[in-house]
Amino acid sequence: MKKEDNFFERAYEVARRIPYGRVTTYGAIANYLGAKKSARMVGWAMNASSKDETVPAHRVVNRLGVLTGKFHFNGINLMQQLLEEEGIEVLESKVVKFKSLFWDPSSKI
DNA sequence: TGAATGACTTCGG
DNA sequence: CCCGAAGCCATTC
Repeated sequence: MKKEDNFFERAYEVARRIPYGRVTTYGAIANYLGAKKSARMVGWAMNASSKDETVPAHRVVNRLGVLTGKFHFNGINLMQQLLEEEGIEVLESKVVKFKSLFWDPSSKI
């Protein structure tokens, strides 16, 4: 593996750019990368980034604001816990004010 | 090389 | 927003 982690690298960068207390979607990231159809790959990249603590994958959710990847975290509670730590209300594995907390990668911080 | 998998998205009902 | 099915792309075996 590792021809050129460009795809992952970008996904990581975007994830790191997510402001504190904000969240974004896989599709948004994928779109920002130039391939919104590759939203799944973003998730895949996040999976690989799971090892990298510098990548706040917990701030990345699906388009409904659901923590679909919580099961892939160290613990199912960890992802939600981290979000709540940042002041994000999470109910039933979903971001309550997701629409308000949503952050577009193309948008400037 | 081909088939299978996946932390998604979109469309139709 | 719930349900089922199809599509897309990159990685893996």
